[in-house]
Amino acid sequence: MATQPTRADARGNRARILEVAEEVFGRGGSAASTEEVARLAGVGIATVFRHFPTKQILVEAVLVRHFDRLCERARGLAESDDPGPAFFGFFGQIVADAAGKLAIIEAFTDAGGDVGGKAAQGPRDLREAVGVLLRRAQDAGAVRTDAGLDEVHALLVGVSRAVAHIRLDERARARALEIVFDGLTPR
Amino acid sequence: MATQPTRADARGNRARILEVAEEVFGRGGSAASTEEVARLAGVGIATVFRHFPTKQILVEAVLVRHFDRLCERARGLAESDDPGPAFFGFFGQIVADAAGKLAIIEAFTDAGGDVGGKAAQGPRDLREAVGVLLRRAQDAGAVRTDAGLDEVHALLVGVSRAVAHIRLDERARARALEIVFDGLTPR
Amino acid sequence: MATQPTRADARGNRARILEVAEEVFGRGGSAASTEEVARLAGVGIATVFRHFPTKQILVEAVLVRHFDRLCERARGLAESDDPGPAFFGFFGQIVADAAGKLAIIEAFTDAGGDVGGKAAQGPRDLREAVGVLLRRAQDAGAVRTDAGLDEVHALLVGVSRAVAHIRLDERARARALEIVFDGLTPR
Amino acid sequence: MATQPTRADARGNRARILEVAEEVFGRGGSAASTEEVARLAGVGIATVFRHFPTKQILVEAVLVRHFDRLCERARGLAESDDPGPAFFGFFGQIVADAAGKLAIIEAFTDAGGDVGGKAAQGPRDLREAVGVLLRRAQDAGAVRTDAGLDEVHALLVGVSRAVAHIRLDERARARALEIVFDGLTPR
DNA sequence: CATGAATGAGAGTTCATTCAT
DNA sequence: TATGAATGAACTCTCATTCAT
Repeated sequence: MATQPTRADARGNRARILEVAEEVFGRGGSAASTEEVARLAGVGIATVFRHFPTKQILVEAVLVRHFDRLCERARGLAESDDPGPAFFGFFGQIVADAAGKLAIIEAFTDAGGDVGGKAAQGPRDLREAVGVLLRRAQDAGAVRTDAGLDEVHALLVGVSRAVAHIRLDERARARALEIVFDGLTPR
Repeated sequence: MATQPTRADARGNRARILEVAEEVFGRGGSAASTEEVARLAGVGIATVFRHFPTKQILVEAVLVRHFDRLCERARGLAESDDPGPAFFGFFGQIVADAAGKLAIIEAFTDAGGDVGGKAAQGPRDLREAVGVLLRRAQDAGAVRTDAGLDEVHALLVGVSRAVAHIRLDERARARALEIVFDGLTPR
Repeated sequence: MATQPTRADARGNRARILEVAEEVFGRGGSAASTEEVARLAGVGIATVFRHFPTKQILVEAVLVRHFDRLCERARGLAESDDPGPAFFGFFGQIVADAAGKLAIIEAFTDAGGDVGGKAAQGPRDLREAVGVLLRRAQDAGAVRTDAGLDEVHALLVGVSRAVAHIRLDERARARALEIVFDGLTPR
Repeated sequence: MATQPTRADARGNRARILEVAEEVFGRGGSAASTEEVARLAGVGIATVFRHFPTKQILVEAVLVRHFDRLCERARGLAESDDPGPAFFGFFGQIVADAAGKLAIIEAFTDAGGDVGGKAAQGPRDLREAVGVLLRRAQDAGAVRTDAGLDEVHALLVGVSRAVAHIRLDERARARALEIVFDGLTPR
């Protein structure tokens, strides 16, 4: 029952569609047309709808996949011996990712408002995972203790969004991060 | 034929349309329909198109107006005797505004990517105005000198966006700002 | 397109669409496409949807109109001095009408199951109107008293449907009616 | 891969498909999807199309089977010693059947208009068989002699349709039949 | 011989935009 | 000048039918 054990390349198509969808929706937002996804994926429109019976489901699937990857990474870092760098590193990585890909993906995500169902779980899981990293970093004295998860999460999303939408060169992005990181560091 | 002929004549249709459009696009994003703008403004759809021949032009006009207001405020503060508070206050105000209204406005704005033409001037002007405030605050020793306009602008947009999209209570928003402000303050 | 002066004949368009729709749905059932209605009416598809925001609403409107006409006729006959002929005449007229036009119209109607909203009122009103004619005919001794409204209504619909779907020549139709009428007459 | 391989092998796919199709089309009309037939039959969609290369062919096959059964019954009764009850009994049985199953089957059937090919033969055969029953009943004095096959057939179809579409309780259905039967009986 | 993934043609519906009043 | 009816293009989604496995 996993995904589609049926045909060999059916899974291939599914994967390709997801990948293309991430790119298309990343660029044009959820307003981008399913038809464009189909075209770029090199399949008929009906094939997209066979794998993802609804546009919303497709969008959700993209989000779920994305957040699953992020969470996985976060959970890996949760056991690090060096909680400070683990936290800041993860923060930085997410922001770096956002630069190219996230775009609208997060436009939905954060609030989780529009997309219900499974997709809403993604942000929630991520939040939780970030919470663990944050707590450990605070316990280790690497992050100021008066910083709550709410605002850290907001900053994470905000900086990612900013970076995703504004063309920011490497150095500027690094300095933006540095500012936030400094703000998060105990004096 | 309009619903409120009184206000219609009083302020002029153009102004009314702009006002309503800001609200409508602020809520539903650029996806919101032009017809809804017309309806809420109490004018016929054709009247909207007479004043703004294209939806894009209408959106741009909304943005321009919005940025003009922001710039005006920024320029007012540029002559303040207290450059530090002026800068931080402006930053905070923009973010506070964003909470309720900006929403999509920024979704277009920031990069200026999608909207060409005049609208692109809005962000640019704002950027410039912020630049002035920043430089003066730096000169006064209230902001670290290695913070460039690029990253400050990015943070401004980013935090605004985060606040606009994430339901963040008062305290969390204040703390998020505090973190960023701390990061901007020289050690 | 061809014949679109505007304004005043918006009502004209609405009427034409309804008329064409009755014919199209009468032929092909509710499965017939809205696009065909538009084409035959000589208007763009969007015009149809402007007047009838949903296909269902369009279908309902057709039904409502049709039933309104029938009811009007029935009510006119309700005051007849000759209740027997009034009842049988109305029965016969409905069946005659059905021959050419009803077709699917009744396919929805009768049960009223599928079409909700206003349309459901149509059949109900008609049923009521027929009930009045029936009672008066029974009081006058022209119709057997053990015939309930349920079965009379069923026969009315049934014979109409039969006539609508089967190519039946004049004489055969007359004889089918005669059989039913004889069955309804007290011995 | 099928859901019930047992039954599948036992009866042969063709038979299973036909059976399921009768039920599915009986419920949802010809609008019901071929895929639903496949699903309920526990076979792949392609298997359905292997046996019945076209949806229309499948529908026709269902009709043919249905009419074959009816005709068989009619022919059995044709030799009855009691032509009156034989005729009326058959009439009643068909109507009773229609209540649950026919639905759309008749929507095509009757006129034979829509479905060409073999299916058209079904109604024709049935008509003929009914003709035999009718003539014998007339010869036996149980049915008025001025009732032609055309109108009897029409009434048969009509009453069946009415009963199939209108929710009619047992008693009302019985009385509707009684009325028609009375109408068919010589005075 | 069976399977189910892939497909294209259409259906309903929406929306920015134009045109006659 | 303001209006709103009309329009076609585009989008989401469905379904009968085909093809590779």
